[in-house]
Amino acid sequence: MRRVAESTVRRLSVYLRHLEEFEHQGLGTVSSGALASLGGTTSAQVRKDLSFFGSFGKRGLGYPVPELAEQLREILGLKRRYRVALVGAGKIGSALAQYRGFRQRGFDIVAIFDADASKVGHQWNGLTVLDVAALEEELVRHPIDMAVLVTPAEVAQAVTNRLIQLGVKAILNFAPVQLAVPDDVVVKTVNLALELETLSYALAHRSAEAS
Amino acid sequence: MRRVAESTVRRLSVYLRHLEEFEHQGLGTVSSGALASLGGTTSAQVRKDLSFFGSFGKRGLGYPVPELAEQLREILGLKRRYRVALVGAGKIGSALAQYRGFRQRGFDIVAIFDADASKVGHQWNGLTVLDVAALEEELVRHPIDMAVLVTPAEVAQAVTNRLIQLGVKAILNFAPVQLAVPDDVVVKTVNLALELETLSYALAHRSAEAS
DNA sequence: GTTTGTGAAACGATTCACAGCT
DNA sequence: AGCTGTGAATCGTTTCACAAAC
Repeated sequence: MRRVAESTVRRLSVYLRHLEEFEHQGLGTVSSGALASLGGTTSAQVRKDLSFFGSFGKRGLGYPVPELAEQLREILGLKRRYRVALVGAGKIGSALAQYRGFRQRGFDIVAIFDADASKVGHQWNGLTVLDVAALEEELVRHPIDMAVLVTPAEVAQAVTNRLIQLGVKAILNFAPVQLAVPDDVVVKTVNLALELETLSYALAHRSAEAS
Repeated sequence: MRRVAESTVRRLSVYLRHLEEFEHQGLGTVSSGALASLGGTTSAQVRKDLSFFGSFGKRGLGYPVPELAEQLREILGLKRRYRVALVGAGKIGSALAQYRGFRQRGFDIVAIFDADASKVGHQWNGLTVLDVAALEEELVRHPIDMAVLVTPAEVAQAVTNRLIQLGVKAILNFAPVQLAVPDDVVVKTVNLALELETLSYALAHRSAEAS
């Protein structure tokens, strides 16, 4: 299979969310146009995105909702649940630990680590915060599929190295640093302050564009 | 000025972060190559990104650190502070209210709203959670520059409409929905579960690619 | 008649490569 | 000699447009 752009994968995810809505409503088929308008794109884009993975529709009719949803779950690797460890029990970390959206989409947070002794031992959402020193011990015993990094920037790379050593292949990083990882490890970085900066850029240039 | 890609703006933001580091260290000049390796890109990309806005370097020498930093702050609209309102005092919202990264980069959260009566009146980080019913009253009296939306998906559009009515031109949206807004309003959506789904896609296709 | 699937065209972003300064 | 600034070339993504299927 040829390399598929990340933008395509993100749109597939959005399509799936809407398909599951339709599935819930008992809708039988849906057209690329309908999926497009909900996902904020075009019908041609929807068809192209799906065509990377196969031919799921019927000409003149559209796509069968349950089948397409199932195919997308398969494509996106969502037919299973994932065990996720959270490293960093600070403000953002604790919020993510309790965030329902993860569990709803198949991602179970099964362990929380922090270096701060005053946090270790606390119960959060039914989980005990563990000392990050016990990372290896815990994750060898109870392996995980993904890690969510919410540590200070200064320690993010060090923790990443330990996670890689433990065989973790996917990391969602909230620390505002570029992590260095081997080719077979995938990292997605979310930089919250940077998102606000793109807004500030837009505000600063909006008025200029109107003229 | 011609339209600049969002990817360019994001990189400028990253360059600025590193420049401020260099500034702090008293470094006088920096080459495109040095900025590139820190930002995970190429020297040609750095030069191209900067060239959209002017010629800031000296051939044979590189870029003057404090001047370039100042230029980037100007370009990104970061020579001022921004007043930000947070709508939704749930798990993620409360974390963002306390998140230091925002204030450090010039974004001050000056109001927090929620619809849940049990949350209204609580103090968070020196701010009293206000009833979202008082959104108009409060924001007319104390106008804001940006809003951060952390409401349930179901009410995100309704709140957005009220914010637009109040003249808000920039919204950072954490609700997993596509918001409809007029052309002169800029929205950036961050969908946390979707980020994990791109990781699950990568995991599902990683092994296939290795073969 | 409607809607898919897909080559071809258009568009946009990145990389190359080198002339021009310092 | 070293490094920027930039047109040209390349690469990747999106849009177009239409034949094929229902």
